[in-house]
Amino acid sequence: MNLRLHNSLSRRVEDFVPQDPNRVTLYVCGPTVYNYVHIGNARPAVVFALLARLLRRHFPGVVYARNITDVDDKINEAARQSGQPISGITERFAAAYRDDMSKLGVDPPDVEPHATTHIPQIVAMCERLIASGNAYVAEHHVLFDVTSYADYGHLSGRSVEDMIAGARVEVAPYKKNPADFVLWKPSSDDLPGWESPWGRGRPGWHIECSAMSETHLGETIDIHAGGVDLLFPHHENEVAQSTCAHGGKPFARYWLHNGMLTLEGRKMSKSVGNTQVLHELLEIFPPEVLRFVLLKAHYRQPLDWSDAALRQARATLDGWYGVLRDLTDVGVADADVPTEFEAALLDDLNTPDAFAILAGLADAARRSAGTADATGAKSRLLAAAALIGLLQQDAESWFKQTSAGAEVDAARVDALIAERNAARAARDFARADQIRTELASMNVTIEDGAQGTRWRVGA
RNA sequence: GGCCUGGUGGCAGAGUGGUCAUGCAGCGGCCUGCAAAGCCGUGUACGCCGGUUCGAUUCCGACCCAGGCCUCCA
Repeated sequence: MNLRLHNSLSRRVEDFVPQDPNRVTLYVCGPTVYNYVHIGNARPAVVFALLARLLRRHFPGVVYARNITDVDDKINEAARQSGQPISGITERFAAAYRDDMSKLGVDPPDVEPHATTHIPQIVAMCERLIASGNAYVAEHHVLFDVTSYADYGHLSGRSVEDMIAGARVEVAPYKKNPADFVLWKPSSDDLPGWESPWGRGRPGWHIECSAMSETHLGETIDIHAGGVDLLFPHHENEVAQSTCAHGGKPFARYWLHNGMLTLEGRKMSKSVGNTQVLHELLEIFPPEVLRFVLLKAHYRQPLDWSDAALRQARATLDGWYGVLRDLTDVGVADADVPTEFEAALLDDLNTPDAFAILAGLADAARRSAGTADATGAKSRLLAAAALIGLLQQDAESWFKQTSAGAEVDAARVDALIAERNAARAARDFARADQIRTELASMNVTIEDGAQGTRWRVGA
């Protein structure tokens, strides 16, 4: 076991050494639940759940937390526009998120803290930061004073001077410093709010993660992960808050950041409006195809979402499931995940390399047909694929999957195939080809094999 | 403008100081009534210019280009 991870703090790949091998802590920034998430939001969930899975193979007590942000101005806006209560919005989309993630094969976290159930901890952290001189109260706001923390900007590689000089946003008059950020802000009566020493209000975004992380994982956690777009200001601010609230103890020892998903080369984001909603994609594509595309590129690289990528993923999975279909009658035994395969994943989650090894395992399994090693080869392929969350479906049914609105009448397909085989037996190939064309028009492709004719959905 | 990534064969995408990534697509062949699937074979890839080196896609420097962050964002 030799896990190596790219640490954003050092900007290099480091050996992962937990502070306590019996309790490895991982925190991943989860969604703000005001709408369905897009496929880009799924990348960190998929990637870092895989990391949690790898960690669990080597450490007995992994605690993996992924939060739900359920208090936010966007949620308030969504509630106002839809006329629904705020809790209705957050509960509905939190449930949708869990459902979408489940379909993608994302293991649920051990802890899924909600911001609204951690208000006392958030208020307490604000009070500590005020007491320590790192935060101040102004017009019912609590603000973090970035000049009070010498290392502010260290994680994201910025200097406070540059941030002050480069402030492009209108600065609120109550701020001492343009770069100061809100820990707590006042709520009007029509907005969610909780009583606090500074009046009725609600937390700022950054403090939520600090408080939830502290509550469930402790003051210094092993790994904190999220999208690279959160590096600044979100993660920088978390570091500042948590470090100052904990008397200078480090907040997170390893910072992992996934690259952005792009669409036609541009970052996919709700504000740009170029999103592909995961919930809708799941109705069109097998979830495994989406998962394949998400893991196909290294997690730190940008990943361009495209029809071509989806087609290629589908074609590759067809090939691998084809191997398994040909080995349907071969048994499966307990098999260790091939060392080489896991080694690729342990090397900073090198999923592209892991996929190359998987292709080799699939090839070996295909060649093993009819040999004494067929069971072993098939089992090794399945064990490796299981670790990465692929190839666990029944192979035959994989080829019969249909998307919503494009169902195939299996009974009719079988009848046409029987008719065609009768025509072939009578050497009436014109009729046979006519039937094949008809099947093709139903989006069905047939294959004549030694064991008879089989069919699949698709071209 | 500041900070950070990255530029690899038709496409996607790892990696390495000196033999092979891998997948998809393409091409030729075998098989097939014909296809499909499968099998066999098949490609002078590493942005540009310098430098270091016996040797650089890989290290160093400059340049060009693309993307991300600097405001909510996974």
